[in-house]
Amino acid sequence: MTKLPQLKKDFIENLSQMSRFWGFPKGMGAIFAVVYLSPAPLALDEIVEQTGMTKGAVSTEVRTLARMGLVHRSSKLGDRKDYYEAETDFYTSIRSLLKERQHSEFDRALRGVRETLEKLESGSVSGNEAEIAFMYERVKALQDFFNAIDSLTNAVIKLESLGLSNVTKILNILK
Amino acid sequence: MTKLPQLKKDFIENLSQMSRFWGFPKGMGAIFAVVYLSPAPLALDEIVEQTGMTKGAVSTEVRTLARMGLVHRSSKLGDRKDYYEAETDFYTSIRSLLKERQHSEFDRALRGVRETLEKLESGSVSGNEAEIAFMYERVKALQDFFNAIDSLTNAVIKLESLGLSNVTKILNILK
DNA sequence: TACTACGTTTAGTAGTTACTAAACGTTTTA
DNA sequence: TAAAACGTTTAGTAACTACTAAACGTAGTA
Repeated sequence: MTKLPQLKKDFIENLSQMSRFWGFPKGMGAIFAVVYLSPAPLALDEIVEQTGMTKGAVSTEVRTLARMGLVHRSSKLGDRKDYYEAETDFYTSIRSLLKERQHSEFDRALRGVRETLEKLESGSVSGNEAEIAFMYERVKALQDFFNAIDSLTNAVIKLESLGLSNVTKILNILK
Repeated sequence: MTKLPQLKKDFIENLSQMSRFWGFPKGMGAIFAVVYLSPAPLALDEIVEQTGMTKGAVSTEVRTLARMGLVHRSSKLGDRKDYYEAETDFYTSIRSLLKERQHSEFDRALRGVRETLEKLESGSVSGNEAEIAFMYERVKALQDFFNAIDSLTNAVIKLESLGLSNVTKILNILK
């Protein structure tokens, strides 16, 4: 006979590990887990209590969670506290995460690759002809790949109304 | 008029940043870039020379690249050196990466969630009825989401022959 | 006014990670 | 046999990251 509080702790631990796996701080996973398991919106101090983290840490982590669209901040009238509740439509979260990616370091690097390609095909590069041709070929292939990925993610972003389960069904048909 | 060697350096720098963005060491990106831009298979020392890293670092990083299927190790008869060349079919690489994921810490955590759910629905948890019901609902929703993701990745893995560009076309039709 | 209840910011810290330098083991060559 | 040419492993390091503790700012309350 497992006790409910223990089960919650296990679950929080699980999401912490997942968080770390995705490259996020494990504290983020813990915070999300706590908020996600709460029926009512939680105040900062309640999160502090349930995670065992300090106010400062929760304050900063919860903000990035909000920026990612995984939790939402709200407030009650005549109550100075901030309250947080979890986004339950994960598909919505995914979309906001993908959108955020657009403005990241990744796309900066991607633009760099594009510029490299442009220089190569504009003939403004000095060096052995064959070497230039080869590099062009390779960089072009890489960019085609990135563009494909980009189309995919953009398609997912635009699917708005379509649930993930539907996408799954479609892909199952493809097999 | 840009010089070819400079352009290569820029490209290497770009892939390094991307590598870091995906949570891999930037050295990994640099190594892949060097190998990818080489028309002929490269020996370890040549990679060392072009990346500026030490032998030890390249030795270990290149091995994980090989494990991920992004580079391939080969050797010439009567030559003691190992040679490395880049995988150019990125779709193949993606599949091997997704396969590797299966055995990771992530799936361990996922199993944990599954167990939590099983305990909740088997009635072997002591505590407030309503709270248990609520937690079950939430954990169930999360797992449904994970299962959807899983189906998607498995679908991608099984697509074997189908190129990424084709998948893109299909998703474009969906819009 | 001082006091309390908040959330934020800052300074410092423990732990981690990606690397370097160098020793090492093994196989080929002289 | 010694020496050279490889790739690997290990010990140590510099930089980074996720955190804690505590000071801080601000707005409401007595």
